[in-house]
Amino acid sequence: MATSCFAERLAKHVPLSDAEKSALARLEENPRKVKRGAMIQRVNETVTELFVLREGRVMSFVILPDGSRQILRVYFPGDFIGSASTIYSKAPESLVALTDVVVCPFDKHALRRLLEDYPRVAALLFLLSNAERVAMTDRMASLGRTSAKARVASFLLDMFDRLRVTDDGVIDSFDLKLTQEEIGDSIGLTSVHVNRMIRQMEQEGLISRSNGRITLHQMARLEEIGHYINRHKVMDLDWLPVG
Amino acid sequence: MATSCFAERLAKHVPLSDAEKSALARLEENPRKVKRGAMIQRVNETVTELFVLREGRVMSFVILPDGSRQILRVYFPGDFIGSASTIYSKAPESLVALTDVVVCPFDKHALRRLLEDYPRVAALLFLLSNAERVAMTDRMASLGRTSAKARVASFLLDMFDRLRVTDDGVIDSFDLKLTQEEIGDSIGLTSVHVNRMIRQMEQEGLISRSNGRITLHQMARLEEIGHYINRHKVMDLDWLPVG
DNA sequence: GTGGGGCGTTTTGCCATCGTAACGACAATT
DNA sequence: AATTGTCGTTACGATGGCAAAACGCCCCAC
Repeated sequence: MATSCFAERLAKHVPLSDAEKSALARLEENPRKVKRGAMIQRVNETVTELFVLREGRVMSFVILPDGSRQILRVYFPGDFIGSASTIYSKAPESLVALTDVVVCPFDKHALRRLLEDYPRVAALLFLLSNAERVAMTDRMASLGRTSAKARVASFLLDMFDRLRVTDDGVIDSFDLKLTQEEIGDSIGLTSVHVNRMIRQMEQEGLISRSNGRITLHQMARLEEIGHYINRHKVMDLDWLPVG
Repeated sequence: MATSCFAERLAKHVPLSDAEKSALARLEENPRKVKRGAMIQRVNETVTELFVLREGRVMSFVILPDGSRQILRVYFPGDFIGSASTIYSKAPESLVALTDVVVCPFDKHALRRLLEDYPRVAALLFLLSNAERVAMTDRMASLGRTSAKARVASFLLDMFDRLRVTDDGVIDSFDLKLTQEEIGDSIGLTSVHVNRMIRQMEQEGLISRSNGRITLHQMARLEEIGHYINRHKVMDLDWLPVG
């Protein structure tokens, strides 16, 4: 039996029973490889699947009628993707692989049956979706009420802290795998202005760059500039049912 | 036994069994009245409760270090509020009553036990939290990539459509109960610019106003200007376990 | 090795959008 | 009559968008 990437993900938060683990593993019959740049889900197309991302990076986004793009979320290994298909039969957002990727798709009805049988898994998913909700409110405050520089700073810190959850190799530098245009589309700026801000922050010694890797030098200062809060540090899982 | 406002809310989406209804009702021992302007929850304070809003309107918001405010969400009767307290023991956002209000608080652990015993209720809550997530991605696209006028238009339409879900008296006009400053703090604009846009839209015959009530005249045109999608119309609840 | 072609980054000048500050009108409270 | 809250209006200026071009880099073909 192949290991379940969903089980691995959930086990990062809370220990799972063997029954839970094997039930999770049964969901995943065909991990799927996707090439960099390929579309995993297209907005408005019928969807019945959700995914867990095993390897690589994925983004979700929408294109507005004027052609501009808003990137909604960048996903990292272990993330749970596409849960909107439980309530909308047409995808509200597109999914594209930012790198070569391995995703584990499940059918939405198989997920439902799992949640019926394993209430602790259901509770954990409910918790994580609340954490995602708070992450999105943080982004909203950033988009609505902070300057371009603050948005870049908090975006970099967010990516950094989320990478660190699963990737222990990340200390103070990381490979973003995003173009400046993609950064701009994430935080509501043009690529030109992203570039201005990044160079400015580099000149000020806040960050540095070499061949695609970004190094954060003054975390505390960056957090201040970006009005950034690291929510991962303060999560509290004792709401969950006892194992 | 008092009726449960939570049960009423959920029953709007799907029929509930008597067992489910009475379990929901047991959660609510003390509906609480709150005066207009009073704080229901303060950011960073310890919280162990969630709420369903029975009467009136509530907003959630954060204040940034420079004093500016981002309003995250306006809640209407029937909405489920403050679920972040399941995962963060300190509130990530403040809640304030916009009008005189009646809220039904539950303890977060009582909610957990309910979800364990009633998987269908758990599934329904999971669904609704996914719908909320999509609503927030729509707002993010609006904040990040649309003009001031588009934001005002989509904000008005969103408020309108959400009011209509529960309030059958709403046809084409409604009472927003928000100052222009509050509108601005919701959509990332200053009150001055909100005022500019509203007066412009009034001149163009898109909306009209009289003593606090707003009337929407050209819905289709407003949807186009705001790049607005009414997600309520396309929800699909057949993912839920059979009753 | 040389000459593209594609892709992302860097840079510039111009200017629209939107924020800031400040004040008056008006209604509702007290 | 004084106070408070909201809306309306203006002048001014900063932030950040837009368009366009050059630059650097990598890969590939010849």
